[in-house]
Amino acid sequence: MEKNNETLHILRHSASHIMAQAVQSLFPHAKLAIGPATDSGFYYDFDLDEHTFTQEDLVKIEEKMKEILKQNLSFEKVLVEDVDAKVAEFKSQGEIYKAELLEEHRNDAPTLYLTKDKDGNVLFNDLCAGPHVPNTSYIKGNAIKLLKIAGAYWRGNEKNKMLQRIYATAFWNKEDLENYLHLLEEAEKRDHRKLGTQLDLFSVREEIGGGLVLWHPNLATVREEIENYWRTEHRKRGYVIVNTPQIAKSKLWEISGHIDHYRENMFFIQKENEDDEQYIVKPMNCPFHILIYQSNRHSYRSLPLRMAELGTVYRKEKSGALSGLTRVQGFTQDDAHIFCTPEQLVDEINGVIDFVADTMKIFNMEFEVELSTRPESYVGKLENWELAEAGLKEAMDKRGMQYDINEGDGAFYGPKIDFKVKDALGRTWQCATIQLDFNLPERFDIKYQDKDGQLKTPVMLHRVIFGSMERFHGILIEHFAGAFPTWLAPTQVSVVPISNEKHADFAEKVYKKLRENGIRTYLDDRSESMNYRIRENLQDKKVPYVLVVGDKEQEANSVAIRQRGVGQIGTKSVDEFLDMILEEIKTRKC
RNA sequence: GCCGGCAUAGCUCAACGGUAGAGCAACGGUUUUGUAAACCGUAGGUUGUAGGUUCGAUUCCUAUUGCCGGCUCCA
Repeated sequence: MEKNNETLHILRHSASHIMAQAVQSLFPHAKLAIGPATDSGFYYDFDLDEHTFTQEDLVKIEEKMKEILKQNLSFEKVLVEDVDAKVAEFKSQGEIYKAELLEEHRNDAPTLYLTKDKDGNVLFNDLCAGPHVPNTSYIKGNAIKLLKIAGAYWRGNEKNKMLQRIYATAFWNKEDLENYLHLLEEAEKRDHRKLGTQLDLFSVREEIGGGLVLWHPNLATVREEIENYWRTEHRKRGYVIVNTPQIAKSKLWEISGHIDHYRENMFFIQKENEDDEQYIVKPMNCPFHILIYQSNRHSYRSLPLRMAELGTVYRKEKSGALSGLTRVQGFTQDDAHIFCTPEQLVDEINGVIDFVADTMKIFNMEFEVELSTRPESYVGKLENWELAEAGLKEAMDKRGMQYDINEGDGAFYGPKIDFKVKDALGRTWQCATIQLDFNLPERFDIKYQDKDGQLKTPVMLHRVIFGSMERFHGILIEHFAGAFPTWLAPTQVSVVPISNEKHADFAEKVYKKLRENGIRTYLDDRSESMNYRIRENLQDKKVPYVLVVGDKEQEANSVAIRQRGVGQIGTKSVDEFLDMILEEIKTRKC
């Protein structure tokens, strides 16, 4: 068997059997659920009534695994010939999860994998489709690692029992494992929550509530630049920009259907008196945009209408779901709704895909694309769905875009394209999305007058580029490991006079000149050593440039430039440096 | 919401039944520096919150809030 990346998941799956065997030998009452390989390792779910796994258990289990591996066991596949008998056997052993799985797969020629020793004794068996490595010599004791314990519902359904999951990983050799563990460490250092504190970017306070973010000046600066980019690009691409309220009467959300379909995610405003009107904090911007559309008559000539807003919405989340900037309860969507005729749809979708691709390119970000199609229960006409799905596919195919299709995974009101960006820890987050909506135009009964004079219902498209400003900034922080490119950096230049006494005036002059030209500059004339100030600005604050000025610079009206992550890059006149950095900012160099 | 873990100074962590300690940051002073951490000093905490056990609780127990790892959900 070849040892390559394609077969790595086979190794991991086999390792999960060894882990299950180790757990059952240490905890004989452990019932087995499922134990698949994942992208980065494997896990196994167990049901132990009387015991919860501890960190120490993980060490013991790992040791046990190594012991088992030393026995040089082989994996052997056997067909389950008498399913009923085997189900009964599983049940008698208390293996209720395996019994359930086997019954379900009774017509799929179910197989068992036996783990055997040299003499042919079966030490462990597991219901499993395979495949596996031939024997345990492929699994190296020093290339496996148990990572963490987590709760997981049986079959991922919260109505089912909570099982205990052990996450682990395995590689072909020790070096690969060590590289991976190192990668995890590096990823942890990039964690936007860690950098958020370190670089004074944002905070979330218990007094305010979970998932409600305070943007500190540093991150607010980054956001300002992002928003400037966003507005300029929208104007260029023919959008109009609007603003809408934070709250609305419940009546609006009845018409939109949110009260029926989105209730558990909405914040209701407490009424003082029984007779007071019920107001609700907006979880989405679309109803407002539709009302703006409705405030005028529209004809086919005035479409498409592209309406954008940086709209702040609030969505109630389950308490365990919040995390940093990526999962919050209050967030600003860079939202837009495009109202168009069916004929315009493909062009409009194309325009949005262009927008997303161009934007991600600016940040050097990789993304994956998924198309979700019509679910079983849906609203709208079948022909419209087919037109829309074909339009989405056509638009992506034309540009040779790779995408996965999630059949039947669209919303009840329309198909969608999701763009997913990976964070430092390899988790993917949805940022941009394009979503067709056959529901709201009907509910609000919006129309346009077509060439033939008839009033027709326009096609409506929801779309975001960044998704939410909060999440996107979280991803940005990790993407750049906190070292923002110059155009985004909260502080772009620090000026460090060698002697605060001798060079104070000149340093001040350089500082003012840069500031007057719109460069975010900090004059670091603290009574600290020059080395300390250089180090702190470049390494701790991650300022892109430090300008050191002393006698020589003062005399020549120049600055000695040190670039973050690079080192000294020479001396330039103040004007030359200014031109250089202005160009770098203008081109948004990453 | 569920399972498990955690909560000590602005930050990172220590002490774990007997009057809470360090480094960094802050503040004061000395130093005025030629390219990624100068020196000395000062101050800073009802140990997340509320109960309980105890002669005594940061330490043990209960509840609660928040955070972390997941499940579920999702921008």
